[in-house]
Amino acid sequence: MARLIRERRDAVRRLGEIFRRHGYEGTSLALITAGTGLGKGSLYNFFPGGKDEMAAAVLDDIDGWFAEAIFRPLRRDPDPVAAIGAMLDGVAAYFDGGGRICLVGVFALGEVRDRFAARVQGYFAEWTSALSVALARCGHPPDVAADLAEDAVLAIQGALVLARAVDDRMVFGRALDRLRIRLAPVNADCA
Amino acid sequence: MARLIRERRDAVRRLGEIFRRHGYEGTSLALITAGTGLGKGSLYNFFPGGKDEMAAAVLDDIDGWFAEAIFRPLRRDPDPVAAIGAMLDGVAAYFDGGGRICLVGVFALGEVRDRFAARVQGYFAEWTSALSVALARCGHPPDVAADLAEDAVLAIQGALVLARAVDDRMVFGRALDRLRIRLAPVNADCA
DNA sequence: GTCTATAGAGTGATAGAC
DNA sequence: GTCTATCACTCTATAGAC
Repeated sequence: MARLIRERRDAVRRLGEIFRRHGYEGTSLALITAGTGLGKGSLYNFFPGGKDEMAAAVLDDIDGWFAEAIFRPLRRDPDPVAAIGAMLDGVAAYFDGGGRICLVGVFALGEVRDRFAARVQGYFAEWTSALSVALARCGHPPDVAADLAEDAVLAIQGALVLARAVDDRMVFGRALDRLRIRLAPVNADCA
Repeated sequence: MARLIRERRDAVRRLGEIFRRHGYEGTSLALITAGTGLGKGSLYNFFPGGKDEMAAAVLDDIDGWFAEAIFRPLRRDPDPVAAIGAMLDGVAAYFDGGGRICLVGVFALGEVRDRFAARVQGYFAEWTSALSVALARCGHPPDVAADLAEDAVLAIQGALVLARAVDDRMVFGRALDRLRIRLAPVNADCA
């Protein structure tokens, strides 16, 4: 049982990388069996709903990771400045310094967005909202915090697009550097 | 002959919307024949290289439009402030206020980026470079101009991703509003 | 008549579901 | 592995311009 849960989770992680690289439409079952080492039988045992359920599981896995590692500290960490810094570091690591794109962003741009609308929207809404809370706790007025948060989330997505387009990870690094300045607390005595 | 050229251009425009909506992998020939009204015979007469050549023609068409309507004024307009304003207005119109995504960005995130690497990279490099020139002509030091330009191009792409993800065009509008402020000239007596 | 543009059935390969 | 549907693409017959 525990083995099955672990195997399924491993499969979801591998599936994530395959979907990330090939997109939803471009991910074939042949690619999946090759990339996961799982036969079609196992695949349909883990994911009776087929490709659709696999993609949903991947989105849930990603959202779970972000919720725990990024969103929760932004909302709850007693030190919001540290949480924002940790967000930028965590994002840099997660996206491999610009060498790894955002699967949720890829899905957002595709037709599949509609199929996974709630998950895609939830991921970005949660991110923006959690960051906005942290910024407000740093002393920014609520409307400024919301604007800054939206700007930051969108800059990260855009940086991933541009970095991949021109094949230069430094584009992403520079974008994060700018965010480090832009998201700096407005007052030094911030909790 | 003129009729053929016009028909081909019309076909390219329609193809662009299909690729934009469905992505490269998701665009089937069935979709193309339905969306263009052209049979496979005509399609393979216009584009002997098949889907690949169709996508290349679409990218060239987009790049041509941007080069003429956006990049050239940024580099050559005697009034760079006006050119930057026109860029933001032109972009707002082109992307339908956030309701239409960037095909080149979609391609950049997909596997097809490698197949069209030169075109994808050229589009973004040209955009960033042309905007950087205009900003420098507005009085920004060259390194600041380059940084601002990269930030703006990336923000537009990110805004398109986020606006579509949360299904809210106002995200895009707000991003453009921020850019209008951020790209403002550093001195009022700017040419 | 010639010739080019076209429609659309037909090709083998491969898709996802089971 | 087996299934049917669909994939990108080819090819042939023909419609229409000259």
